[in-house]
Amino acid sequence: MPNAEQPADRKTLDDRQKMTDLERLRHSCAHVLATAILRLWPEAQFAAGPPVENGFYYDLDLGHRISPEDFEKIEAEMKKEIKANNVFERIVVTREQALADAASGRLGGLGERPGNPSKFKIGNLADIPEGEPISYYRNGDFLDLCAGPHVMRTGNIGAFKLTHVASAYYKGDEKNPQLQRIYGTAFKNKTELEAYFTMIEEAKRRDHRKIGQEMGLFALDSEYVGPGLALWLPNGTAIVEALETLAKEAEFAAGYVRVKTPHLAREKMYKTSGHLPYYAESMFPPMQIDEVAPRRSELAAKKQQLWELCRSNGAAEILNVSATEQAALSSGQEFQLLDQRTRELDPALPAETKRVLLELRDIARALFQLPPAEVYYLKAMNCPHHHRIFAAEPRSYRDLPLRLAEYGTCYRYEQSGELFGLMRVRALNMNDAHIYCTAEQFAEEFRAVNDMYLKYFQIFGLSKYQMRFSTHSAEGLGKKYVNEPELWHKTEDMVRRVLIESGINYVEVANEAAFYGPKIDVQVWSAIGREFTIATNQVDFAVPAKFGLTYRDRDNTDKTPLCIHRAPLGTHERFIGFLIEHYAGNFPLWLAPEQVRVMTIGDEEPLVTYAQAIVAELRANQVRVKADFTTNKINGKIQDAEKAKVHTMLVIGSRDMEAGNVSLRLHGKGNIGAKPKADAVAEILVAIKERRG
RNA sequence: GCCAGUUUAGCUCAGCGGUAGAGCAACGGUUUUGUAAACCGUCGGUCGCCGGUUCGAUCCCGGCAACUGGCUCCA
Repeated sequence: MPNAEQPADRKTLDDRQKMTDLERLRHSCAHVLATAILRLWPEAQFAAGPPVENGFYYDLDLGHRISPEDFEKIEAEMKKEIKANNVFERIVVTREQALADAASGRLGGLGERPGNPSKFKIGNLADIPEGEPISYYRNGDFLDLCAGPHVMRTGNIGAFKLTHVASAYYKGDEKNPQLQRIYGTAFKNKTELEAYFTMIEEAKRRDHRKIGQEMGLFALDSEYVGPGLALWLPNGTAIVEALETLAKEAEFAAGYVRVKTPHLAREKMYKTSGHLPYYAESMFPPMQIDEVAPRRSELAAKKQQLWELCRSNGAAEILNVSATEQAALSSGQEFQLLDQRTRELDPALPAETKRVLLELRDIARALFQLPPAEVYYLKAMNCPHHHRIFAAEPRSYRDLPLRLAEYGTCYRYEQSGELFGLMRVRALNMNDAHIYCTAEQFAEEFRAVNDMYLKYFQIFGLSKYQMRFSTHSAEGLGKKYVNEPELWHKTEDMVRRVLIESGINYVEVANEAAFYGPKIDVQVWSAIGREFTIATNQVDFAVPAKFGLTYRDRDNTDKTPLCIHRAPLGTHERFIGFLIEHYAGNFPLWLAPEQVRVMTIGDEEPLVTYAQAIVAELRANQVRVKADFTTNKINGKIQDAEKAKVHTMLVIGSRDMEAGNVSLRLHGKGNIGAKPKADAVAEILVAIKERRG
């Protein structure tokens, strides 16, 4: 289906000129990839081949399924093209010329291909606005519709590698045909290419699924619990609780109050909030509770029998309703209709016909008068519950800002193909809070939220982050977004102003807002330079009004508050998934599931008694400590502890005991040496309390 | 949900048209030890699930599920 609208992400010529040198190089490499594929499969049809974050891709349609086994020969052809050092030549043409070349199959080909027109290029041409120049780029025989820019020559592509093949919809629309997408990456030189693959290897080594398994942090039991429903094992729960304690302290200090809400709510909640219909497909299907279900089905069956009887004996004609019309009626409408028609009955009707019609009416009434089934949904968000907490008591301007915080569990029916380890799940624990405030208070509250982020970033040693400010699009109003154009602009201006004033690093992207207001996604980069979107802030100008939330202002009138949704620590699932990679499982002491392991050299008294007292003292101070007093060799015990990534190891032999010492060893750092027992314990307690990195 | 790939013991992985094997872990012993592995033994699997082909299927074929890489979506 041709896409009439401009794709929201289509780059303007201006954007294209901003392409970095590396992006140009990668984009050029995509053309070289297409050149190579055409030499092997001349019939291939190409769609789009842009640079992306870590490389480039080209989408193509081809009968042969390209697999990684084909990469070697494709790469060999690519090398030939690079060695030929062809110039990337820009050619400006008229739209008529471009359409003619697409029809002949010349675009995205090595020559004309009669009977095999460049179908996707025709679609791409349609997206080019009138007045914008139409250009080709040619390298050797390969001619492509392309706005550029490119490097000068194919030989400028220093080092490249094809990485994987995937499928993608033409223009990203699932209604369009699926294409094969060949991914690759390219760099200025071989050194940088190798550094990139080293980083990928490191990311694999730090994969949260692998480390989570090894360290016993969480389990995914799709058979019994369900896909995307994580079980937090004791070690993982230790991290969960350390994070919750951090959040509770930070939120308490920032004037938040805590609340607790159930995991489900009645349908009315989500009809009012607007999650239905905007969000319905991301929610688990509803639960129906029908306390009179047997009576309801009994009456319905009887009613249907009577209708059939009426149709067979002609009584239905008096009612003047076809079977299809009747089926479409609600029980209320059906009763009303029957009630009305039976009032106007011709007294000459046979008594039996009358009796049946009246009985039908009575059954319809009984059915209508049954209490309706109750419908409940698992919550996909905490906001509606918090809104009802706001509504639970009368509010004055003196109560604002009201900051309601909760680590709330939400359930989202993510499509099966979207699930991924802990990073994308169906049950998630959010570091959620909603701040109800006046428009005047907004800037200050928003700044305070940003400060909280910065505080967290410091604790976790995150030096690179970015706020991604998502705004609405005019076309989405009434569809993807609540139809309040003025409020959208007003709120977006307000947020933009605060972002600029606070000097925070942000980018703005259109058409990615939440349905009820603009959104700020927080992106952070892990220790090995991978990007994660871990948290989100949203400004909600619409839903509080839908719930009729008001506060009494100074002037004795009722006003609707603004609501800021914020979740700096995101969800436990994604945030801990991120932390696992960030720390490679080597958590700082305050987060480490097993903070300390005390191990003795041998198992003889009084050594064990001495060690046991240290364990007891640490436990009394809420330290997560384990003892290893077995007769295994000390090297073996140390290896066990190192493999378990225990942060601090206290090795105790008779030498230590006699001096009142412990020998300290830190995970990954090796033996530190002996120190007085009291000093070692005190240092552990301080490092935990200060959340030292 | 769509396209592709994967699924063998708790974990990492061999293997094969004739009903399975290693290392680690676990368990039982022996060993009394100074900073990343002392030794011996034992247990452990409807080869993801359901069908089909076959004398016989973990292996071949089909369907389903889960997981993974992407797409769409998203914290």
